[in-house]
Amino acid sequence: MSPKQQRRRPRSDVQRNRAALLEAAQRHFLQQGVGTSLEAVAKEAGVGAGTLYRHFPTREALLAAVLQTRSEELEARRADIAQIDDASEALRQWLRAMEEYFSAFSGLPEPLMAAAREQQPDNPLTVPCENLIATTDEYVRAAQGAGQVRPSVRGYDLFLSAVSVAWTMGAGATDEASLDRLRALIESGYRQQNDEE
Amino acid sequence: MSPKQQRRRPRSDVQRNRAALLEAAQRHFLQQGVGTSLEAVAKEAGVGAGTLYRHFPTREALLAAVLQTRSEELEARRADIAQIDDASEALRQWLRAMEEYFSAFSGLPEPLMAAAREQQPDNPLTVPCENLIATTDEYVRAAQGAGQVRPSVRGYDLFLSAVSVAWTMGAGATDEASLDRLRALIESGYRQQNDEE
DNA sequence: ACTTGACCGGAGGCATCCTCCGTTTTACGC
DNA sequence: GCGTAAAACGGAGGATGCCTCCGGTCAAGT
Repeated sequence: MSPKQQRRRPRSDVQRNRAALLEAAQRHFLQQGVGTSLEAVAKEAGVGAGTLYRHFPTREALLAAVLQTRSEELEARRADIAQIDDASEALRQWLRAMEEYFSAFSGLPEPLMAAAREQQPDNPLTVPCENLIATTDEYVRAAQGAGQVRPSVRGYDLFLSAVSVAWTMGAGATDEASLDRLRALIESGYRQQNDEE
Repeated sequence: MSPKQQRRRPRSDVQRNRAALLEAAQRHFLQQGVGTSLEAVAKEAGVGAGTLYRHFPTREALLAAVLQTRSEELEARRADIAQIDDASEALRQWLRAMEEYFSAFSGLPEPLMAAAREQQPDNPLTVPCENLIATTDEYVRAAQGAGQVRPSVRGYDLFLSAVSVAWTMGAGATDEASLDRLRALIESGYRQQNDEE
């Protein structure tokens, strides 16, 4: 049984091409949104279409890889937020951080929602989504424990609302004042009122 | 100057083709969403691609024409809602009616938001959107007059929230319970609390 | 250096969009 | 009815993008 599998060292051009593809893809996603032409990405990276699809079989796979960098930034912000004493304020900031993350590229909310829905692990965006929902739920529970958030609220609900707001930003290019009012609407929706129990 | 313009009677095939296109388009929008293939629509209507594009120069134009029928249903519901005494309940039902209207076809929220943003009248969806926003604002003002909705809320804000919820329904296929919680979140966000002034 | 297998590139098949123009259809005057 | 011209039709075709496939290339190990 012991396969002994003397693996060859990975070739250097593989890593080089992968890095070039990721950089080009990020540029295009930023400028053109997630629907950008993958052939244009390949051309800008200086590789053929086949190479792109070998590295990233689907658009979602490429997107997930590009988002990996940003996920780390989000994780850093999460660490900062964990220092905050006020559970309600921590939740608030976490929601804003997620919103910004979701707004990184125009059209990003679509595939994220699709990934959150279909639980199948063949979608490379599913796992990140699950993690975000779980993290949100932690913040929600903490704030509920402090009596600052209604008991009926789920982490998933606020994840949904954050994706919705991000979609509104990207699709609508709504002015900042409207967004603030929309956020205020949601926030006063989930917060526990003083006279409630 | 008087051109006298003795206009010829419009040809009969024009109206026939237009009707066939609208029916085929509605079927396809219902089944495939607003992104459906326009060539398939033309084929199903039994006309060439050129005829489709002559009648409806853009996808939005076709969409607006198909939505016209549904707009009339919405108008009928608006008339019903106008009978309701409780301003808050009227607003509530109006928001639900808009949500259902926005959920008619999968992917409909996107072009609606685009139309609401760009004020240019070359987009055939702009006028319907403006009307919906204005109507929503009337309901909001009425409910504010009765002290049931916070003064800071604008009709546009609740229009946005309705589009967002519709997008969530369409894109996410979220379960009904989550949607109810999301709606409750928004509703408790815009409602005037008893202890507020 | 040379072997070998992993890797590369881009041509090509397919789908869709949208336009252009030769052909057909229709309304109207006789 | 019938001729005529304006209006409308239709589908070929150029452009773009997706994704696959396979002959050629390149680097890791000997």
